[in-house]
Amino acid sequence: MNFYEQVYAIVRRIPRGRVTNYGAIARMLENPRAARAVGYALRALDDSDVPWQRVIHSTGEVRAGAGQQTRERQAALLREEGVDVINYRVSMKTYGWDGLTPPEVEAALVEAARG
DNA sequence: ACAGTGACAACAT
DNA sequence: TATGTTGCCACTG
Repeated sequence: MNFYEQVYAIVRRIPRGRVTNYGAIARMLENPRAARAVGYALRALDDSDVPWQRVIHSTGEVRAGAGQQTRERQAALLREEGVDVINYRVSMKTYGWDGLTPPEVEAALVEAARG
């Protein structure tokens, strides 16, 4: 199981209507400095069931837009699930996700590896 | 093996 | 608040 797959396993656990950031995912994977790699992993997604739109900047800003995806698209997807996006910014205080506990992370990875 | 790259983040102006 | 700089790391050719 490579790093990308681990990232996807975590992202799939982000609840609908909530958001988190690249660095937080890197920390959950015990690789706190790999925030850029997390972004790279999401960029590599094609079409899948990974809710990539729920991953934004630590500042609460929506900046994604590689390839076919645009930040307009990301903002639209977030609004569809109830996240209030204003001027490409989201209130982390209101919509921020607490993240998974270490045991939950482990369970997510195990399930993904099995799946 | 090695250098280039990018959907980041923290810090300094 | 807004740029600019620097450190990072996994992946790719």
